[in-house]
Amino acid sequence: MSAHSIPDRCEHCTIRHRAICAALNKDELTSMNRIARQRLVNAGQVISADSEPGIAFANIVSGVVKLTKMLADGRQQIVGLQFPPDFLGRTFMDANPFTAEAATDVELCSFPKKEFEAVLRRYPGLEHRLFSDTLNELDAAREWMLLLGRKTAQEKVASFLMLLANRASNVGCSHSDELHFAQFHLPLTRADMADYLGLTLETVSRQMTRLRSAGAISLAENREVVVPEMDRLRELAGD
Amino acid sequence: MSAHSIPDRCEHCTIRHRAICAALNKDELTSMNRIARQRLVNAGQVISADSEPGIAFANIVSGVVKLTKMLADGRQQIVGLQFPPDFLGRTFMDANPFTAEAATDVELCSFPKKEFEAVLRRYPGLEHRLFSDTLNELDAAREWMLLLGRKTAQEKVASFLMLLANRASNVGCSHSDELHFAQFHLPLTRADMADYLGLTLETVSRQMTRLRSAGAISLAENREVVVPEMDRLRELAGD
DNA sequence: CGGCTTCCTTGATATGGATCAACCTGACCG
DNA sequence: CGGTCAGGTTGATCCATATCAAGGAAGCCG
Repeated sequence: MSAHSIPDRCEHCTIRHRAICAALNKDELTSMNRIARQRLVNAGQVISADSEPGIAFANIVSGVVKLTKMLADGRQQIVGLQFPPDFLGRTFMDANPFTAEAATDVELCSFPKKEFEAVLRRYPGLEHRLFSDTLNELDAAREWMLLLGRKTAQEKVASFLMLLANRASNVGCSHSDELHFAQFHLPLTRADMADYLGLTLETVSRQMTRLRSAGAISLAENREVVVPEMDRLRELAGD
Repeated sequence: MSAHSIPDRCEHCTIRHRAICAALNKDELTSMNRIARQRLVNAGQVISADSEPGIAFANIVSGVVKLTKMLADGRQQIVGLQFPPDFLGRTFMDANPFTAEAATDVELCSFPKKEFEAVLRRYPGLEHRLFSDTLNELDAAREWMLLLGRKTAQEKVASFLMLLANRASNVGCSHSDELHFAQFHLPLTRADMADYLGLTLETVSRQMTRLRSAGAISLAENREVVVPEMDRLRELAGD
């Protein structure tokens, strides 16, 4: 790598232009790269435990990470789902008030806590970017509060499918040529969907069946969803 | 006001040391003060409507502001409650994805959008402070997602009372000499509590009665709450 | 191959909270 | 002073979702 090109690892990175790295120039990217380390996490493994002082920050390169909270008696709620190119880690605090767990196999580009914080102090543009991302997460969390507090089971499941359908279109990893059509893979089990939607897994299953019967979706495999008419699903999602 | 003292308005401000202003030095405070304007908003009045381009940012000096979202058919959810010295307004975006409404009479110290953004660009410490506040709001939103998705009506109401009881102790506007005792005024109607907790007002009312019968709280007036044993209430709150 | 296990579906039943309805209280006002 | 209205409580009933229970399908492994 020459002094005037970007690091190899970054050059071929699939999320480079959408991750926080996009806020860095070549030199800054080079110093970020110096502290970066790839890491693979298998589905089901905990990335950072609730209230445990985290040791690292990370970009999600591939896979899905769920942020969960649990009550004393074991009731659980997913309070955030993170997809590539989202950033993991709470700046300015020792520990996250939730557990981060791999929902699928996950590929991370991680940064040791202390070193990352040093970089952050050096490049104000990076903090600005993190701030902006955090505001978007807050908006998403509030949208989800509306869903959890006021939507019916049917609307909750339809809303979740809309979320994934829109992601699929945006990312372009699926057909988006026809604006009203979508197709994607469900990255969560029925149990995880239930934990995200504040339902039981049986109710999620029943609503999936109901959406299929109504023709709003079709399921090739349990996890392969086709939405023939986005508008129809949007209507069922309640907003 | 001399060149070396802080502005009069700020000098006597009750929230100065806890609001975002605390991140400013005297000179910076002076330029913030130049663009500041006091504003009174009556209970029930809308401060900024959903998706309408906001015209101002503001510190809450007194009173309570509710952030609400509504579904097409009128179902409503409060997605955030803001108390003094919280800051109102979404930076880096034209409009908030929610309505901000005065839950009680509210006193604001407001700043015109353009001017505030100029100040923000000039003083990086201010943006850092807003970032930090936003992270705390995100944590609170996620805590509330757990409540909305997984807690029972009883636990929801008890949790809300805990929230206010803790605020009352921290602010010191009430007896905190005995750590297990609290007393405060409910700033919300039963209907607003219901919208915050994802319940109906009848259910809130019944749970309040139930908590009173159980001796977990006592009510002088409908809105005057005494918590004789914080631990008892905490237990009923479910975590 | 048989026997796990994980994920999912479907059925029967129970129940917490919603809904519908009546009424109480205090504040405000002509 | 009576009327109205906003806020709150309480009762009766209903229903959406939870809970309990059984079984199917696919993958894995001895």
